[in-house]
Amino acid sequence: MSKPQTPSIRMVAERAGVSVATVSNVLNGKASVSPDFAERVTKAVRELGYVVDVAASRLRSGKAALVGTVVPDLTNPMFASFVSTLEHAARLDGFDLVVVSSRNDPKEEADRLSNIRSWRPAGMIVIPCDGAFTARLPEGWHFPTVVADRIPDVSAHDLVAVDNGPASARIARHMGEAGIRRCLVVGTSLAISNVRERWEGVLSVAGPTEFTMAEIGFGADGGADALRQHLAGEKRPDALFALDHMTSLALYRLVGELGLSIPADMAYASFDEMEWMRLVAPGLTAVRQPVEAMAEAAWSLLVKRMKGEAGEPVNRRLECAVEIRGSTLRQEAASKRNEAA
Amino acid sequence: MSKPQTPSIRMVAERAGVSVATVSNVLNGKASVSPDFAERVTKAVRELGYVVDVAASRLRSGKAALVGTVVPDLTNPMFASFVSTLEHAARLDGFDLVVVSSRNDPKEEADRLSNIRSWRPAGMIVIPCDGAFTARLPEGWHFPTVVADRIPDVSAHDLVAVDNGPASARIARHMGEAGIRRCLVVGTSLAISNVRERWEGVLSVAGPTEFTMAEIGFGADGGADALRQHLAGEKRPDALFALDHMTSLALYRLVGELGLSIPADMAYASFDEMEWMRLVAPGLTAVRQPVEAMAEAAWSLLVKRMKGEAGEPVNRRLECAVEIRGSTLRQEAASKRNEAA
DNA sequence: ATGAAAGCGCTAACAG
DNA sequence: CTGTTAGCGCTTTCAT
Repeated sequence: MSKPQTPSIRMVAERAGVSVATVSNVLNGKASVSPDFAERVTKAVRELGYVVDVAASRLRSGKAALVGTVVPDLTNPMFASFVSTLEHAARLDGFDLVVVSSRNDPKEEADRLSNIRSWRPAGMIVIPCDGAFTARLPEGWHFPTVVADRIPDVSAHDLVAVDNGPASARIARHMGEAGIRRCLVVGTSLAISNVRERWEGVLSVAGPTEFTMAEIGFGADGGADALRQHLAGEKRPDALFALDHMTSLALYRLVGELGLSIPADMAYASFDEMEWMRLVAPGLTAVRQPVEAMAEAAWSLLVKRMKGEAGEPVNRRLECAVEIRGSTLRQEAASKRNEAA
Repeated sequence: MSKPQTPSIRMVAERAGVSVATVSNVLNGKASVSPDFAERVTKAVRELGYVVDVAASRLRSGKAALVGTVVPDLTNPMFASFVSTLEHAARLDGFDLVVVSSRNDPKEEADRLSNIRSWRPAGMIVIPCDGAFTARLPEGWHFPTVVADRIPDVSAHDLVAVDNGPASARIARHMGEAGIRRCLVVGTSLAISNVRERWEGVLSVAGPTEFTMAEIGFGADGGADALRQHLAGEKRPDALFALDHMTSLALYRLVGELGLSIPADMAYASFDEMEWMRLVAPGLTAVRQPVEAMAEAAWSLLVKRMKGEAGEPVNRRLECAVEIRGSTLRQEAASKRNEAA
C-alpha cells in the first residue's frame, strides 16, 4: 500500500496533462486560460483533493494571507468575543488567524510578539497586556499593526478602543442621582489604560458622591482581604463600581459572601457587561462595550494598512451603552421610576 | 531612506561572515559548530533581529510546527477555555495554533476543514459541530487528528470527551432524592453526542422522578415559545435540567421572566458550569466539566500521533464533578442538610 | 494561450 | 568543522 501523500501542484499538472504554470493560472485566475484546459485542471484538482500550500505560495509571491493576533487572555469572554468576530471578518477577506495568548504577562507577550514574526504575517492585531506595550515590540517591527482595547502609553500604530471616560462618567452621574454617598471603585490595575481612563471618567464628575479607588491586581484571590477591609468599618461605602470583568466577578462574589443585599445595603455597577448580569436579581447596572464593533473596526483598519494605505495613525473610540438595572436603584429611585411608567 | 526589509538567513550569514548552512546549524543546534562561529552567528542574529521563516523551513524540512484547531464557537466560554489551554500546551512544545470557528454550521465546518489543509499543519484538533463530522472530512485527510468533546457517530480518530452519561445520571438520582416529581430536561439538539449521552444518562436512572426531554435548537430565541408551553398548564414540571450552556442561559432567563422562584417553584440544574452559577442566589446545581484536562489530554494524544505512534484510536473519557447547590434543595432537604451540619 | 525555468528562504546531503 | 548545492511547492517572468 502506497503511503498517501499530500498532492502538490505538480501532481495536478501531470494528471491534467498541462504545465504547473497553467494550473497556477487557473487557480489564481491570472492569465487567460482556454476553457478546455481550465476544465481539465479543475477536474484534476477535485479528484486529487488538492489545496494550495499557502506557505510556498507566500514564499514566492510575497503575499501572505495570515494575520497574527495577540490577546491577554482567551478565557476572558470579552477577548474571546473579540477574537471570534475578528476571525470571521478575516475569513471573509480570505485571511487566517494565528492566535496567541500573552496570559497577561508582559514577558510572555514580548516572547510571542517576537516569535509570531516567524510566520511572516501580513499584519498584526494586538490587545496589549499594559501601557508599556510599545517598548516590548521587537526591533525592526514593520508589519501593519492595529492595537485594540488597551491603549499603550505611547504608540505609532492605529488604535481602536471604547470611550471609557465618558461611559464611566455616566455611571458616576447616575450614582449621584441615585443618592449614593460613598462609592468604592475597584479595578485590577491602573497600569491598564482602560482602568485608568474609567477611573478618570469617574473623577471628572462633580456630584454628591464621594469616590475612592482600589486596585486588586491579577491574583487569583482578587485582593479579597484588602477589599474586606474597605467594606468593613464605619465609613463603609454604599456602592461598588467594578471597572473590569475580573474585578466584577470577584467583587460580586464577595458581596454575596458578606451577606450584603443589593441594592439595599450596597448598590452595584460594572464596566464590561456579561450575560449573567441580566439574569441575576436584581439585574446589574453595567456598561456594555461594543466588542464586535471594535473587532470589526480593528480589522478594517488593518485591511487598509495591508493594502498599503499610508497616513497618520488613527485613534478611534467607540461608544459604549450604559444599562441601568435594579442594582443601582434604591427604593426612592425605584418608586419614582414606577410612577413615571 | 532604504526600505526596511525582513532579514533572511543569507543576510545573517553575510553579516557573520559564514555560510547559510552554518547559520542554520547554529540556530537548530544540528551539526557541531565552533564556539567562535557560533558566537558570530548569534551576534548577527541579535543585531538583525532575525527570526526564522517557519514556512520556508517547513517547506524544506517537512517538519511543521503548526496545529490546526476547529471549534464550533469561540464565544462559548467552554470552547474558549479549551482553546486557551490548548494554545498554552502547544506553545510549551513549540507549536503554534491556527484557530478557526465553524460557527456551529456544518457547511462552514466542511469549508474550514478543507481550507485549513492549505497550511499543511502537523496535526488537527477538532470539536465538531455534530455527529456527522466524519462525513465532512475532505477526502484524503491524513493528518494526525484528535476529536474532542463532541463524539462523532463514527470515527477513526482519537477521542476525548467527558463522561456525560454517568454525570447526568448523578443529577437525575439527586433529583429523585430531592423529591422532584416531574423534571423537564432541555438541550439544544440530540444530534450532538453530548446532549444525547446526557439524556441517556438521565433515562438510565430508575427513580421516582418522571423525566421529559425537549430540544430547542440553536436559534437566538432559545425556543422560548415551546418552553413556555412546557412550563404552563396542569402538569407543569417542578424541576428543570439544562443539558448545555446555551440552553442553560436561555432557561434560567425564562424562569426569571415567568417569575418562578428557585427552588421553591422550580428546582434547577445545569450541565456545564459557568462562573455565574456560583454567584447567583441560590447557587445553581451544576455538572462541572474538566475542560482544561480535556484540552491537555487532546494535546498529549495529538503529540503522540504526530510523533508517529501507531495503534488503535483511543476513546478517553474524563470524569465530571457534580456540584450540588441551593437550586435543587427543597425546604425539607435543606433543613435535613442543616441538621447534619 | 501555454510551457520552461528561475528563485522565494530554508535545511539536508554531501564535499572539502 | 564549514561551505556548496539541490530542491521543498509555488508564482512569475519570458519565450514560444
